[in-house]
Amino acid sequence: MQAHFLPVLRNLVSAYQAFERFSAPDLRAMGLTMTQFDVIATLGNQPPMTCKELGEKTLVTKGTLTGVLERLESKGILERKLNPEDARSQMIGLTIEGQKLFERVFPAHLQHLGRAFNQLSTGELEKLSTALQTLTNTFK
Amino acid sequence: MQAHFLPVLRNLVSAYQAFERFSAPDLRAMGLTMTQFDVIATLGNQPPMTCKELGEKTLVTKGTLTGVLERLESKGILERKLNPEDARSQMIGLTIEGQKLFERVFPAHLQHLGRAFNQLSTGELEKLSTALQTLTNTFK
DNA sequence: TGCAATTAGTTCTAATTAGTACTAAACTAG
DNA sequence: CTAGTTTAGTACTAATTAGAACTAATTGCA
Repeated sequence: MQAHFLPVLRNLVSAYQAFERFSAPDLRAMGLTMTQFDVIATLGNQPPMTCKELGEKTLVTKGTLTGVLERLESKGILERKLNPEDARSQMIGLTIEGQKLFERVFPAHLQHLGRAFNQLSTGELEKLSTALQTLTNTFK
Repeated sequence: MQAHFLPVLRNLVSAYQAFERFSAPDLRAMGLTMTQFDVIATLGNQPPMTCKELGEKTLVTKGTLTGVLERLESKGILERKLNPEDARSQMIGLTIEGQKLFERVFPAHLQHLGRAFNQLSTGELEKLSTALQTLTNTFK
């Protein structure tokens, strides 16, 4: 059997790792991990949301999220409030301090990412998006 | 600032996770993690190689590799021998048992992956490879 | 030759990760 | 209404992960 798809998988892993290696050090210099940034970026300028919703948007599973939120809460970046509509869940939102952090860190990191992506045209970006969607759907 | 590249990043993460969610359970059913499979697949049918070389081929960093190799060695799947040419390094290879595991697990998992990829044509696979390489190079 | 810089691999830490089992709350069908 | 099922989130485990500091061996250069 000739596995002609193996290069695709290898290149997928490479691309993902290249992204991490580009993104993570910039965030680390600001005291954040990629997952923490993802959570803060998702909560920024948004009304509070449940853990489930946050997990869906950040693509982080709930078991992982518990620990991530714990650490961010202990740093005073976010807070959990009771959800009056469903006592099983909580509403998670940034604190004032967390909002300030978001405003400082989000544009800065977007600019960092932009330095990589500004070499690509809009058309190329769209082609990439489509290709990645194709790949995602391949596994469904 | 309009960050037109954010969908690309989101789709990259989605594709990577979709791959993991497709691949990992099949491997777990055979008692392996993705990283362990990657190591075994890289060593299978190959002469022993150094830790460094193995790390480069599997895209696993050396600090991580130490623990992975430790666990595989303790299961009798691989063995480390002294490298007569460089006392700093070792030569890592599959044991007989590890080779048998490779022969059982590698084709099986390739077949599993093939069930996802057989819906794509050769041309599509090539387009995907190219797109992913473009993305990787974007971060260099 | 001999010292400085590099290289291979380990150790350690903090964090993420998936998955499973669990608790409590909410829903739903009879 | 109430028992069974589903849902939200936590607790726990085993593994991976990057990174930094470290040891030992090697290389290179002066």
